[in-house]
Amino acid sequence: MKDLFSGLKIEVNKNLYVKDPESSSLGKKIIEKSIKLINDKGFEQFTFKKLGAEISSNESSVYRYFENKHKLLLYLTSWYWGWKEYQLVFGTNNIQDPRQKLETAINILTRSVEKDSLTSHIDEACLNKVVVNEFSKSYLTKEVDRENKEGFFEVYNRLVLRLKEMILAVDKDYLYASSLASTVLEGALHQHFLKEHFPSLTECDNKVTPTQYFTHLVNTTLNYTHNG
Amino acid sequence: MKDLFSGLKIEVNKNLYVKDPESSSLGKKIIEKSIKLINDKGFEQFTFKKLGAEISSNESSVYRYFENKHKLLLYLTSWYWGWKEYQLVFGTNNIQDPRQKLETAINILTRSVEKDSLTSHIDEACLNKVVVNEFSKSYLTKEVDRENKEGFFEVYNRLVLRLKEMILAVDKDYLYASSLASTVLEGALHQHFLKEHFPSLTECDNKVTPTQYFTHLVNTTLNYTHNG
DNA sequence: GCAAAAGTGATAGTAATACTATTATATTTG
DNA sequence: CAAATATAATAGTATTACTATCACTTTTGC
Repeated sequence: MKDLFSGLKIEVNKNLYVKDPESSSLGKKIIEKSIKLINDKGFEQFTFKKLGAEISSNESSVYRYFENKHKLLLYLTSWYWGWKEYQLVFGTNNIQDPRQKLETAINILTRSVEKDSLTSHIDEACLNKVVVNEFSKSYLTKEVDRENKEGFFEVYNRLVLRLKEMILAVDKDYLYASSLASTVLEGALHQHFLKEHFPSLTECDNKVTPTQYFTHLVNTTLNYTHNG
Repeated sequence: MKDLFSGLKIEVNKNLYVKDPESSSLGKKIIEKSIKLINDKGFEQFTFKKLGAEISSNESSVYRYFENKHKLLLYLTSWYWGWKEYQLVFGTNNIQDPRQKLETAINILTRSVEKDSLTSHIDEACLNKVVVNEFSKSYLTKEVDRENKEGFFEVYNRLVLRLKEMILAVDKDYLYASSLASTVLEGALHQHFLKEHFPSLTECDNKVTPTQYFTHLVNTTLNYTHNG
Protein backbone atom coordinates (compact mmCIF):
# COMPACT_ATOMS: atom_id res chain seq x y z
CA MET A 1 0.00 0.00 0.00
CA LYS A 2 2.73 2.39 1.01
CA ASP A 3 4.52 2.24 -2.35
CA LEU A 4 1.41 3.03 -4.31
CA PHE A 5 0.80 6.17 -2.35
CA SER A 6 4.25 7.45 -1.53
CA GLY A 7 4.70 11.06 -2.52
CA LEU A 8 0.98 11.43 -2.94
CA LYS A 9 -0.70 14.35 -1.22
CA ILE A 10 -4.33 14.06 -0.23
CA GLU A 11 -6.13 17.22 -1.32
CA VAL A 12 -8.56 18.94 1.00
CA ASN A 13 -10.52 22.13 0.40
CA LYS A 14 -8.16 25.08 0.81
CA ASN A 15 -10.67 27.14 2.75
CA LEU A 16 -10.53 24.63 5.60
CA TYR A 17 -7.19 26.00 6.74
CA VAL A 18 -5.58 29.41 7.09
CA LYS A 19 -2.11 28.03 6.40
CA ASP A 20 -1.52 24.57 4.93
CA PRO A 21 -0.46 22.31 7.82
CA GLU A 22 1.42 20.10 5.35
CA SER A 23 3.72 23.03 4.57
CA SER A 24 5.65 23.02 7.85
CA SER A 25 6.78 20.72 10.60
CA LEU A 26 4.70 22.63 13.15
CA GLY A 27 1.67 22.16 10.92
CA LYS A 28 2.29 18.43 10.74
CA LYS A 29 2.67 18.27 14.49
CA ILE A 30 -0.68 20.05 14.85
CA ILE A 31 -2.32 17.38 12.68
CA GLU A 32 -0.57 14.51 14.41
CA LYS A 33 -1.35 15.63 17.94
CA SER A 34 -4.85 16.89 17.26
CA ILE A 35 -5.86 13.41 16.08
CA LYS A 36 -4.52 11.88 19.30
CA LEU A 37 -5.99 14.57 21.52
CA ILE A 38 -9.46 14.46 19.94
CA ASN A 39 -9.37 10.68 20.24
CA ASP A 40 -8.33 10.92 23.91
CA LYS A 41 -10.60 13.69 25.13
CA GLY A 42 -13.44 13.73 22.64
CA PHE A 43 -14.20 16.69 20.41
CA GLU A 44 -16.14 18.66 23.06
CA GLN A 45 -13.28 18.58 25.57
CA PHE A 46 -10.65 19.24 22.92
CA THR A 47 -9.37 22.84 22.86
CA PHE A 48 -6.63 24.69 20.99
CA LYS A 49 -5.09 25.56 24.34
CA LYS A 50 -4.66 21.88 25.23
CA LEU A 51 -3.38 21.20 21.72
CA GLY A 52 -0.87 24.02 22.09
CA ALA A 53 0.52 22.41 25.22
CA GLU A 54 0.66 19.03 23.46
CA ILE A 55 2.81 20.40 20.63
CA SER A 56 5.05 22.33 23.06
CA SER A 57 3.80 25.56 21.65
CA ASN A 58 0.66 27.52 22.36
CA GLU A 59 -2.84 28.43 21.32
CA SER A 60 -1.88 31.34 19.09
CA SER A 61 0.29 29.13 16.91
CA VAL A 62 -2.57 26.75 16.25
CA TYR A 63 -4.85 29.63 15.26
CA ARG A 64 -2.39 30.53 12.54
CA TYR A 65 -3.23 27.20 10.86
CA PHE A 66 -6.93 26.74 11.63
CA GLU A 67 -9.68 29.28 12.31
CA ASN A 68 -11.33 27.06 14.91
CA LYS A 69 -11.68 23.46 15.97
CA HIS A 70 -14.69 22.87 13.74
CA LYS A 71 -12.60 23.65 10.65
CA LEU A 72 -9.82 21.43 11.98
CA LEU A 73 -12.30 18.57 12.34
CA LEU A 74 -13.51 19.17 8.77
CA TYR A 75 -9.88 19.10 7.63
CA LEU A 76 -9.15 15.82 9.42
CA THR A 77 -12.30 14.07 8.21
CA SER A 78 -11.83 15.35 4.64
CA TRP A 79 -8.32 13.98 4.71
CA TYR A 80 -9.65 10.66 5.96
CA TRP A 81 -12.25 10.39 3.20
CA GLY A 82 -9.67 11.46 0.63
CA TRP A 83 -7.43 8.68 1.89
CA LYS A 84 -10.32 6.20 1.62
CA GLU A 85 -11.03 7.46 -1.88
CA TYR A 86 -7.50 6.64 -3.00
CA GLN A 87 -7.79 3.19 -1.51
CA LEU A 88 -11.08 2.75 -3.32
CA VAL A 89 -9.86 3.95 -6.70
CA PHE A 90 -6.59 1.99 -6.64
CA GLY A 91 -8.18 -1.04 -5.07
CA THR A 92 -10.96 -1.42 -7.64
CA ASN A 93 -9.77 0.08 -10.92
CA ASN A 94 -8.54 -3.13 -12.52
CA ILE A 95 -11.54 -5.24 -11.55
CA GLN A 96 -13.80 -5.96 -14.53
CA ASP A 97 -16.67 -7.86 -12.94
CA PRO A 98 -19.10 -5.29 -11.47
CA ARG A 99 -20.17 -7.59 -8.68
CA GLN A 100 -16.58 -8.30 -7.68
CA LYS A 101 -15.75 -4.60 -7.96
CA LEU A 102 -18.63 -3.62 -5.68
CA GLU A 103 -17.72 -6.26 -3.13
CA THR A 104 -14.14 -4.98 -3.02
CA ALA A 105 -15.39 -1.42 -2.66
CA ILE A 106 -17.60 -2.36 0.28
CA ASN A 107 -14.69 -4.14 1.87
CA ILE A 108 -12.45 -1.08 1.53
CA LEU A 109 -15.10 1.32 2.81
CA THR A 110 -16.36 -0.66 5.78
CA ARG A 111 -13.33 -2.54 7.13
CA SER A 112 -11.51 -1.53 10.29
CA VAL A 113 -8.40 0.49 9.75
CA GLU A 114 -5.15 -1.23 10.59
CA LYS A 115 -1.87 0.52 11.19
CA ASP A 116 -0.82 1.10 7.58
CA SER A 117 0.94 4.35 7.45
CA LEU A 118 0.84 6.43 4.33
CA THR A 119 2.33 9.40 6.09
CA SER A 120 4.66 9.59 9.03
CA HIS A 121 2.61 12.10 10.99
CA ILE A 122 -0.91 10.71 10.51
CA ASP A 123 -1.95 7.64 12.47
CA GLU A 124 -4.74 6.37 10.23
CA ALA A 125 -6.05 3.87 12.76
CA CYS A 126 -6.42 6.63 15.32
CA LEU A 127 -7.95 8.97 12.75
CA ASN A 128 -10.45 6.26 11.91
CA LYS A 129 -11.60 6.22 15.52
CA VAL A 130 -11.96 9.99 15.42
CA VAL A 131 -14.07 9.70 12.28
CA VAL A 132 -16.29 7.03 13.87
CA ASN A 133 -16.87 9.19 16.95
CA GLU A 134 -16.84 12.70 15.56
CA PHE A 135 -17.64 12.83 11.85
CA SER A 136 -21.38 13.29 12.40
CA LYS A 137 -20.71 16.38 14.46
CA SER A 138 -19.01 18.01 11.48
CA TYR A 139 -22.24 18.13 9.45
CA LEU A 140 -24.99 18.12 12.10
CA THR A 141 -24.78 21.89 12.38
CA LYS A 142 -26.77 24.93 11.35
CA GLU A 143 -23.99 25.90 8.93
CA VAL A 144 -24.11 22.66 6.94
CA ASP A 145 -25.78 24.10 3.82
CA ARG A 146 -23.38 27.00 3.52
CA GLU A 147 -20.39 24.79 4.20
CA ASN A 148 -21.58 22.18 1.74
CA LYS A 149 -21.89 24.93 -0.91
CA GLU A 150 -18.33 25.95 -0.09
CA GLY A 151 -17.23 22.41 -0.87
CA PHE A 152 -16.24 21.33 2.64
CA PHE A 153 -17.90 17.94 2.13
CA GLU A 154 -16.82 17.50 -1.47
CA VAL A 155 -14.66 14.42 -0.90
CA TYR A 156 -17.38 12.63 1.05
CA ASN A 157 -20.01 13.50 -1.56
CA ARG A 158 -17.75 12.14 -4.29
CA LEU A 159 -17.13 8.94 -2.39
CA VAL A 160 -20.84 8.25 -2.03
CA LEU A 161 -21.31 8.93 -5.76
CA ARG A 162 -18.52 6.49 -6.65
CA LEU A 163 -20.16 3.78 -4.58
CA LYS A 164 -23.53 4.61 -6.08
CA GLU A 165 -22.13 4.12 -9.60
CA MET A 166 -20.71 0.74 -8.63
CA ILE A 167 -24.11 -0.27 -7.25
CA LEU A 168 -25.82 0.77 -10.47
CA ALA A 169 -23.22 -1.17 -12.49
CA VAL A 170 -24.45 -4.29 -10.73
CA ASP A 171 -28.13 -3.45 -10.93
CA LYS A 172 -29.08 -0.52 -13.15
CA ASP A 173 -32.72 -0.84 -12.14
CA TYR A 174 -32.18 -0.55 -8.43
CA LEU A 175 -34.19 2.44 -7.31
CA TYR A 176 -32.22 3.53 -4.25
CA ALA A 177 -28.57 3.47 -5.27
CA SER A 178 -27.63 6.77 -3.61
CA SER A 179 -29.46 5.94 -0.42
CA LEU A 180 -27.86 2.51 -0.26
CA ALA A 181 -24.42 4.01 -0.87
CA SER A 182 -24.88 6.60 1.87
CA THR A 183 -26.29 3.94 4.17
CA VAL A 184 -23.22 1.76 3.69
CA LEU A 185 -20.78 4.59 4.41
CA GLU A 186 -22.62 6.08 7.33
CA GLY A 187 -23.88 2.76 8.61
CA ALA A 188 -20.38 1.29 8.68
CA LEU A 189 -19.22 4.03 11.04
CA HIS A 190 -22.31 3.41 13.13
CA GLN A 191 -21.82 -0.36 13.33
CA HIS A 192 -18.21 0.14 14.39
CA PHE A 193 -19.44 2.48 17.10
CA LEU A 194 -22.13 0.05 18.28
CA LYS A 195 -19.58 -2.75 18.41
CA GLU A 196 -17.68 -0.78 21.02
CA HIS A 197 -20.49 0.78 23.04
CA PHE A 198 -23.82 -0.94 22.33
CA PRO A 199 -22.91 -4.57 21.63
CA SER A 200 -26.52 -5.71 22.02
CA LEU A 201 -27.55 -3.55 19.06
CA THR A 202 -25.31 -5.26 16.54
CA GLU A 203 -24.03 -8.71 15.62
CA CYS A 204 -20.66 -7.20 14.83
CA ASP A 205 -17.89 -8.18 17.24
CA ASN A 206 -14.46 -9.78 17.08
CA LYS A 207 -15.70 -12.47 14.73
CA VAL A 208 -18.39 -10.79 12.67
CA THR A 209 -17.37 -7.63 10.84
CA PRO A 210 -19.46 -4.72 9.57
CA THR A 211 -18.00 -5.66 6.18
CA GLN A 212 -19.70 -9.07 6.29
CA TYR A 213 -22.98 -7.51 7.29
CA PHE A 214 -22.97 -4.86 4.58
CA THR A 215 -21.68 -7.22 1.91
CA HIS A 216 -24.56 -9.57 2.66
CA LEU A 217 -27.06 -6.69 2.79
CA VAL A 218 -26.03 -5.22 -0.56
CA ASN A 219 -25.70 -8.61 -2.25
CA THR A 220 -29.15 -9.81 -1.23
CA THR A 221 -30.75 -6.49 -2.10
CA LEU A 222 -29.20 -6.34 -5.56
CA ASN A 223 -29.78 -10.05 -6.20
CA TYR A 224 -33.48 -9.51 -5.84
CA THR A 225 -35.27 -10.28 -9.12
CA HIS A 226 -37.49 -7.41 -10.17
CA ASN A 227 -40.91 -7.97 -11.62
CA GLY A 228 -40.78 -7.21 -15.35
CA MET B 1 -54.07 8.38 17.90
CA LYS B 2 -54.83 10.95 20.55
CA ASP B 3 -57.52 8.85 22.23
CA LEU B 4 -55.30 5.82 22.54
CA PHE B 5 -52.67 7.78 24.35
CA SER B 6 -54.57 10.32 26.38
CA GLY B 7 -53.62 10.28 30.02
CA LEU B 8 -50.53 8.25 29.21
CA LYS B 9 -47.22 9.45 30.52
CA ILE B 10 -44.07 8.56 28.64
CA GLU B 11 -41.50 7.31 31.14
CA VAL B 12 -37.91 8.46 30.94
CA ASN B 13 -35.04 7.57 33.24
CA LYS B 14 -35.42 9.53 36.48
CA ASN B 15 -31.74 10.38 36.68
CA LEU B 16 -32.05 12.48 33.57
CA TYR B 17 -33.70 15.27 35.51
CA VAL B 18 -33.29 16.89 38.91
CA LYS B 19 -36.99 17.67 39.18
CA ASP B 20 -39.59 16.10 36.90
CA PRO B 21 -40.52 18.73 34.29
CA GLU B 22 -43.95 17.10 33.91
CA SER B 23 -44.69 18.01 37.55
CA SER B 24 -45.11 21.74 37.04
CA SER B 25 -46.16 24.26 34.47
CA LEU B 26 -42.70 25.83 34.49
CA GLY B 27 -41.23 22.39 33.78
CA LYS B 28 -43.57 21.91 30.84
CA LYS B 29 -42.64 25.32 29.52
CA ILE B 30 -38.97 24.35 29.75
CA ILE B 31 -39.65 21.26 27.64
CA GLU B 32 -41.82 23.09 25.16
CA LYS B 33 -39.44 25.97 24.59
CA SER B 34 -36.23 23.95 24.69
CA ILE B 35 -37.47 21.89 21.73
CA LYS B 36 -38.15 25.04 19.74
CA LEU B 37 -34.92 26.73 20.76
CA ILE B 38 -32.70 23.72 20.01
CA ASN B 39 -34.44 23.40 16.67
CA ASP B 40 -33.91 27.10 15.92
CA LYS B 41 -30.34 27.57 17.08
CA GLY B 42 -28.87 24.08 17.01
CA PHE B 43 -27.64 22.30 20.11
CA GLU B 44 -24.23 24.00 20.21
CA GLN B 45 -25.71 27.51 20.23
CA PHE B 46 -28.47 26.56 22.67
CA THR B 47 -27.84 27.69 26.27
CA PHE B 48 -29.85 27.68 29.49
CA LYS B 49 -29.51 31.45 29.59
CA LYS B 50 -31.27 31.80 26.24
CA LEU B 51 -33.86 29.24 27.34
CA GLY B 52 -34.44 31.22 30.53
CA ALA B 53 -35.22 34.31 28.51
CA GLU B 54 -37.55 32.30 26.27
CA ILE B 55 -39.63 31.07 29.21
CA SER B 56 -39.67 34.56 30.81
CA SER B 57 -37.61 33.28 33.67
CA ASN B 58 -33.91 32.74 33.99
CA GLU B 59 -30.99 30.35 33.95
CA SER B 60 -31.19 29.33 37.60
CA SER B 61 -34.76 28.11 37.22
CA VAL B 62 -33.79 25.81 34.39
CA TYR B 63 -30.93 24.34 36.43
CA ARG B 64 -33.43 23.26 39.04
CA TYR B 65 -34.92 20.88 36.46
CA PHE B 66 -31.87 19.76 34.50
CA GLU B 67 -28.21 19.49 35.49
CA ASN B 68 -27.01 20.59 32.08
CA LYS B 69 -28.05 20.76 28.46
CA HIS B 70 -26.67 17.31 27.69
CA LYS B 71 -29.07 15.73 30.19
CA LEU B 72 -31.90 17.82 28.77
CA LEU B 73 -31.11 16.49 25.29
CA LEU B 74 -31.09 12.94 26.67
CA TYR B 75 -34.45 13.62 28.27
CA LEU B 76 -35.97 14.97 25.05
CA THR B 77 -34.65 12.16 22.86
CA SER B 78 -35.67 9.50 25.40
CA TRP B 79 -39.12 10.96 25.43
CA TYR B 80 -39.19 10.87 21.63
CA TRP B 81 -38.14 7.21 21.47
CA GLY B 82 -40.64 6.37 24.20
CA TRP B 83 -43.32 8.03 22.12
CA LYS B 84 -42.23 6.03 19.08
CA GLU B 85 -42.29 2.86 21.16
CA TYR B 86 -45.92 3.42 22.08
CA GLN B 87 -46.78 3.98 18.45
CA LEU B 88 -44.94 0.80 17.56
CA VAL B 89 -46.55 -1.35 20.23
CA PHE B 90 -50.09 -0.10 19.65
CA GLY B 91 -49.67 0.00 15.90
CA THR B 92 -48.49 -3.60 15.53
CA ASN B 93 -49.91 -5.62 18.42
CA ASN B 94 -52.95 -6.98 16.62
CA ILE B 95 -51.16 -7.91 13.41
CA GLN B 96 -50.68 -11.67 13.05
CA ASP B 97 -48.68 -11.97 9.84
CA PRO B 98 -45.00 -11.39 10.72
CA ARG B 99 -44.25 -9.86 7.36
CA GLN B 100 -47.15 -7.42 7.62
CA LYS B 101 -46.19 -6.66 11.21
CA LEU B 102 -42.60 -5.85 10.26
CA GLU B 103 -43.70 -3.67 7.37
CA THR B 104 -45.97 -1.69 9.68
CA ALA B 105 -43.15 -1.34 12.20
CA ILE B 106 -40.77 0.02 9.57
CA ASN B 107 -43.42 2.44 8.48
CA ILE B 108 -43.94 3.73 12.03
CA LEU B 109 -40.22 4.01 12.74
CA THR B 110 -39.09 5.67 9.52
CA ARG B 111 -41.97 7.92 8.49
CA SER B 112 -41.89 11.69 8.86
CA VAL B 113 -43.66 13.01 11.88
CA GLU B 114 -46.82 14.97 11.23
CA LYS B 115 -48.45 17.32 13.67
CA ASP B 116 -50.30 14.81 15.83
CA SER B 117 -50.25 16.04 19.32
CA LEU B 118 -50.28 13.64 22.21
CA THR B 119 -49.47 16.37 24.67
CA SER B 120 -50.25 20.05 24.63
CA HIS B 121 -46.72 21.20 25.38
CA ILE B 122 -44.69 18.92 23.12
CA ASP B 123 -44.60 19.60 19.40
CA GLU B 124 -43.71 16.15 18.10
CA ALA B 125 -42.93 17.31 14.57
CA CYS B 126 -40.45 19.83 15.92
CA LEU B 127 -39.01 17.28 18.34
CA ASN B 128 -38.54 14.91 15.41
CA LYS B 129 -36.36 17.51 13.69
CA VAL B 130 -34.35 17.89 16.86
CA VAL B 131 -33.85 14.12 16.98
CA VAL B 132 -32.74 14.02 13.33
CA ASN B 133 -30.21 16.78 13.90
CA GLU B 134 -29.06 16.19 17.46
CA PHE B 135 -29.64 12.60 18.60
CA SER B 136 -26.19 11.41 17.51
CA LYS B 137 -24.56 14.05 19.70
CA SER B 138 -26.22 12.52 22.75
CA TYR B 139 -24.23 9.27 22.46
CA LEU B 140 -21.10 10.29 20.55
CA THR B 141 -19.40 11.26 23.80
CA LYS B 142 -16.72 9.94 26.12
CA GLU B 143 -19.36 9.31 28.78
CA VAL B 144 -21.47 6.98 26.64
CA ASP B 145 -20.54 3.73 28.43
CA ARG B 146 -21.22 5.09 31.89
CA GLU B 147 -24.46 6.70 30.77
CA ASN B 148 -25.56 3.56 28.96
CA LYS B 149 -24.95 1.61 32.15
CA GLU B 150 -27.07 4.14 34.01
CA GLY B 151 -29.90 3.38 31.59
CA PHE B 152 -29.99 6.69 29.77
CA PHE B 153 -30.41 4.92 26.42
CA GLU B 154 -32.74 2.22 27.69
CA VAL B 155 -35.73 3.20 25.58
CA TYR B 156 -33.68 3.31 22.40
CA ASN B 157 -32.05 -0.04 23.16
CA ARG B 158 -35.45 -1.58 23.75
CA LEU B 159 -36.81 -0.16 20.51
CA VAL B 160 -33.99 -1.72 18.49
CA LEU B 161 -34.58 -5.04 20.24
CA ARG B 162 -38.29 -4.93 19.41
CA LEU B 163 -37.53 -4.36 15.76
CA LYS B 164 -34.91 -7.10 15.84
CA GLU B 165 -37.51 -9.59 17.16
CA MET B 166 -39.88 -8.65 14.36
CA ILE B 167 -37.12 -9.21 11.83
CA LEU B 168 -36.36 -12.63 13.28
CA ALA B 169 -40.07 -13.49 13.23
CA VAL B 170 -39.94 -13.06 9.45
CA ASP B 171 -36.62 -14.83 8.97
CA LYS B 172 -35.27 -16.70 11.98
CA ASP B 173 -32.08 -17.59 10.08
CA TYR B 174 -31.12 -14.06 9.20
CA LEU B 175 -27.69 -13.49 10.70
CA TYR B 176 -27.72 -9.76 11.24
CA ALA B 177 -31.07 -8.94 12.81
CA SER B 178 -29.71 -6.50 15.42
CA SER B 179 -27.50 -4.73 12.92
CA LEU B 180 -30.35 -4.43 10.44
CA ALA B 181 -32.66 -3.09 13.15
CA SER B 182 -30.13 -0.49 14.27
CA THR B 183 -29.42 0.40 10.64
CA VAL B 184 -33.11 1.05 9.99
CA LEU B 185 -33.52 3.29 13.03
CA GLU B 186 -30.32 5.22 12.64
CA GLY B 187 -30.41 5.17 8.87
CA ALA B 188 -33.91 6.62 8.79
CA LEU B 189 -32.75 9.68 10.72
CA HIS B 190 -29.79 9.94 8.37
CA GLN B 191 -31.89 9.70 5.19
CA HIS B 192 -34.22 12.39 6.51
CA PHE B 193 -31.19 14.57 7.14
CA LEU B 194 -29.72 13.92 3.68
CA LYS B 195 -33.07 14.74 2.09
CA GLU B 196 -32.79 18.25 3.53
CA HIS B 197 -29.08 18.94 3.19
CA PHE B 198 -27.41 16.47 0.79
CA PRO B 199 -30.10 15.67 -1.79
CA SER B 200 -27.56 14.15 -4.17
CA LEU B 201 -26.73 11.45 -1.60
CA THR B 202 -30.25 10.03 -1.41
CA GLU B 203 -33.20 9.23 -3.64
CA CYS B 204 -35.50 10.38 -0.87
CA ASP B 205 -37.40 13.60 -1.62
CA ASN B 206 -41.00 14.79 -1.77
CA LYS B 207 -42.05 11.72 -3.71
CA VAL B 208 -39.79 8.96 -2.44
CA THR B 209 -39.77 8.39 1.33
CA PRO B 210 -37.15 6.79 3.58
CA THR B 211 -39.96 4.38 4.49
CA GLN B 212 -40.14 3.11 0.90
CA TYR B 213 -36.38 2.70 0.74
CA PHE B 214 -36.09 0.80 4.02
CA THR B 215 -39.18 -1.30 3.37
CA HIS B 216 -37.68 -2.39 0.07
CA LEU B 217 -34.26 -2.97 1.65
CA VAL B 218 -35.57 -5.14 4.47
CA ASN B 219 -38.01 -7.04 2.24
CA THR B 220 -35.42 -7.95 -0.35
CA THR B 221 -32.86 -8.90 2.29
CA LEU B 222 -35.25 -11.17 4.19
CA ASN B 223 -36.74 -12.60 1.01
CA TYR B 224 -33.37 -13.94 0.05
CA THR B 225 -33.39 -17.70 -0.06
CA HIS B 226 -30.61 -19.19 2.02
CA ASN B 227 -28.60 -22.16 0.83
CA GLY B 228 -29.61 -25.15 2.87
C1' DG C 1 26.47 37.66 4.41
C1' DC C 2 22.93 40.52 5.67
C1' DA C 3 18.44 42.84 5.62
C1' DA C 4 13.72 42.00 5.12
C1' DA C 5 10.12 38.97 5.61
C1' DA C 6 7.84 35.37 7.61
C1' DG C 7 7.02 32.18 11.33
C1' DT C 8 6.74 31.23 16.20
C1' DG C 9 5.99 31.76 21.28
C1' DA C 10 4.32 34.28 25.02
C1' DT C 11 1.28 37.31 27.20
C1' DA C 12 -2.80 39.99 27.74
C1' DG C 13 -7.46 40.95 27.06
C1' DT C 14 -12.65 40.23 25.81
C1' DA C 15 -17.16 38.27 25.58
C1' DA C 16 -19.58 34.26 26.29
C1' DT C 17 -20.39 29.81 28.48
C1' DA C 18 -21.39 26.66 32.08
C1' DC C 19 -21.99 26.51 35.90
C1' DT C 20 -22.55 27.47 41.78
C1' DA C 21 -24.17 30.15 45.57
C1' DT C 22 -27.02 33.33 47.89
C1' DT C 23 -30.97 35.81 48.87
C1' DA C 24 -35.50 37.83 48.40
C1' DT C 25 -40.02 37.01 47.05
C1' DA C 26 -43.93 34.38 45.68
C1' DT C 27 -46.77 30.26 45.95
C1' DT C 28 -48.38 26.06 47.81
C1' DT C 29 -49.84 23.07 51.40
C1' DG C 30 -50.66 20.87 55.85
C1' DC D 1 -51.83 31.06 58.71
C1' DA D 2 -47.22 29.34 59.37
C1' DA D 3 -43.92 26.50 57.28
C1' DA D 4 -42.19 24.59 53.39
C1' DT D 5 -41.25 24.84 48.75
C1' DA D 6 -40.64 27.07 44.23
C1' DT D 7 -39.14 30.83 41.63
C1' DA D 8 -36.56 35.04 40.10
C1' DA D 9 -32.71 37.83 40.33
C1' DT D 10 -28.09 38.80 41.09
C1' DA D 11 -23.35 37.85 41.72
C1' DG D 12 -19.34 35.27 41.17
C1' DT D 13 -15.90 31.61 39.18
C1' DA D 14 -13.32 28.97 35.90
C1' DT D 15 -13.03 27.93 31.27
C1' DT D 16 -13.62 28.65 26.39
C1' DA D 17 -12.97 30.73 22.09
C1' DC D 18 -11.21 33.73 20.40
C1' DT D 19 -8.23 38.72 18.96
C1' DA D 20 -4.30 41.66 19.41
C1' DT D 21 0.25 42.81 20.32
C1' DC D 22 5.04 42.18 20.63
C1' DA D 23 9.53 40.04 21.08
C1' DC D 24 12.30 36.62 19.20
C1' DT D 25 13.86 33.29 15.77
C1' DT D 26 14.33 31.30 11.40
C1' DT D 27 14.16 31.53 6.51
C1' DT D 28 14.88 33.72 2.10
C1' DG D 29 16.30 36.51 -1.49
C1' DC D 30 19.60 39.72 -3.26
